[in-house]
Amino acid sequence: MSDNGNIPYNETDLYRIRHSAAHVMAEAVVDLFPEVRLAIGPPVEDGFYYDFDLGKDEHGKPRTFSPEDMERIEARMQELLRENAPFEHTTLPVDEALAFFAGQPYKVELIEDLAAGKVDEMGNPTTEPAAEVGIYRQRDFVDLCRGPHVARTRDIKANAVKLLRTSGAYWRGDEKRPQLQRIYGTAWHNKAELDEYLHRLEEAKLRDHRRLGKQLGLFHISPLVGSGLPLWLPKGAVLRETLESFLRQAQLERGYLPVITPHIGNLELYKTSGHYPYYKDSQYTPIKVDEEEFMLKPMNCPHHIEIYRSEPRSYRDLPYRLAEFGTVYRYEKSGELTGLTRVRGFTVDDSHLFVAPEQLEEEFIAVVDLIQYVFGTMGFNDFRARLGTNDPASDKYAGSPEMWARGIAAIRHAADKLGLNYTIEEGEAAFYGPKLDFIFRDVLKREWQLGTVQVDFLLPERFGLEYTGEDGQKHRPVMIHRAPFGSMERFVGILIEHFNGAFPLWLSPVQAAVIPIADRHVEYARHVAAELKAAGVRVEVDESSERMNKKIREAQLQKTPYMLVIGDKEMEAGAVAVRTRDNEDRGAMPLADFVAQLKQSIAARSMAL
RNA sequence: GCCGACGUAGCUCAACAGGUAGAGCAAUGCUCUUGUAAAGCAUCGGUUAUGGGUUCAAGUCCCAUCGUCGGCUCCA
Repeated sequence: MSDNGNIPYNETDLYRIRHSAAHVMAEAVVDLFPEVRLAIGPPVEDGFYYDFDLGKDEHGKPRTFSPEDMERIEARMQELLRENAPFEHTTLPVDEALAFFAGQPYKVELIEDLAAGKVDEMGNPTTEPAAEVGIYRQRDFVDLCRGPHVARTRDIKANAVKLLRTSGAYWRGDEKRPQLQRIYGTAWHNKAELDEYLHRLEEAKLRDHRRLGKQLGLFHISPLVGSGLPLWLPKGAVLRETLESFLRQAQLERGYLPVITPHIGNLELYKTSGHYPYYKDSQYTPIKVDEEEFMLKPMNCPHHIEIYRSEPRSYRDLPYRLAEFGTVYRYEKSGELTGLTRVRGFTVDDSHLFVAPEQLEEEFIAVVDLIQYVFGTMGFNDFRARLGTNDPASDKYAGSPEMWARGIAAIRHAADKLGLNYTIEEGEAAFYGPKLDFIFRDVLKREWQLGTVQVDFLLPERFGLEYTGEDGQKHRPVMIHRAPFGSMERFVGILIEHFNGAFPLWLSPVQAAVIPIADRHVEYARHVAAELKAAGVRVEVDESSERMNKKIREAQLQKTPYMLVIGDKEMEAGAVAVRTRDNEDRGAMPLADFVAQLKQSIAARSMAL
């Protein structure tokens, strides 16, 4: 969050406050743990952290901060903030800085890197070797730092700062290097802002899809089945299938051809595709069947490619668009699994388009158009695009530089033609080609990567794909990989949080709850339900012997869009008394009118009730 | 996988500094037949994640395993 949308975060007051708070926290830690070694302590979104190395304990294991330590650190930090010392900025020549930080190996490494001009303190590459380095001091605490900081410690309001949590964090983010102790904190202009932030965290917790998924009966994760392998409950399955049939229909209208492929494939397939070496760490051990090895598929593309290859193709067949809700399995480390958003088996709304080179731009644009249509229908208006390119220094990417250049140029050209705003991020590509990702910001302003479109010249080459052109010659097609939802699991998880479980009418697992007031109204209530069902509405009758108030409460908690209360008056008039989950009592209306109206809203995929 | 916290009935939580598990909701049964967010009574429900250990005694202490949560790394 920035003070002002027009100012980059790192130029804001908040950035200085947080950066300075990180220093004061480190000062408190040094006070209480004089032997500590300091790593880095930057501001981050909504707060700051600092990484520390506390050395080893008597068992040779890294020492860590206990919850009690945290309290002491926070208390000491508060004192230091109130003591109002100035932050003094100086610079030191590299050799003097090295001598000064001699007992601090992490600082020494940073200074050496700065001097060598390899990377800056944040690990970003710089070109200029530094002759001197920045130093900030408050009281006796001196830190290597580029700044900027606030003028005095009292510019940070002690009651607007809070330490949040500790965690292990690898030095320089490299799991092969030592694991440091990170303390996260948050800091704001004043107490009111801090409270608002803490409140926001509570809100986010309340709309956590894991919590709502349980409350609304959408999915369940059983340790016996396996972590990261969600079970879709009836209501979750209805929601997911509604999304799937929506996209299926949209794809049929756009000339996509549905296909279905198996969940495992011969290891040779992935060796040919090149997935095997690139995905080795995230794949399951192959299954031995007779003399052959099979893998749970980590991706659908090779299977679709084999469909393309199943017969000779002509330019008349292109673009050849294969689509499948294909379930893939990837090994994720146990610590990174989360509800529906990070799982080990998930279904991609996958499609592979085989196109002639001259069709690439047009098809790419059509795909982006489809993604925008899908997002628009969901009511997702706040999203941005990101062009992910390869990092030439990394060995994570296959193919020639020319291929990458062609792919990137094609995406840029198409995106420019569409007038799309996008950022370019190096190292965000797929191994086989550059991609354009659509990143959605939800109501809590959190960003999620959803749809993706990728241009691929590599796999057509690996598999020797070809088609006969108008000229009678063989030509090589280009592939577009795309998925508007990304994965059904993650998408539904995001949907749950974005809508706080109150899905748009067309997606609601139960669209209307019929609530008879007394037993004598049950029969008519069933008739109402039957009429709605006949009109394609998902409806439930609450026949329990509870009070009407209780039934309304239940439907309300389930976030059912419409509640239809049935009493003597309604029964007599052939009507329903309509109440919405927004607590709006619309009074009685003829059943036929309501059915017609509801049917229309569902068909229109309307956001409003 | 790594660091930390945690794991008590279907759910949310309780049980002083070890003394032998308790509440609300849910479920089930009965009574009430109800007009826009929780009717009343009763019943059922736990070898306190699992496996070891310390102790006269373990939900409480120790170890291991599994899982969850927050991070790190990675990612749709």
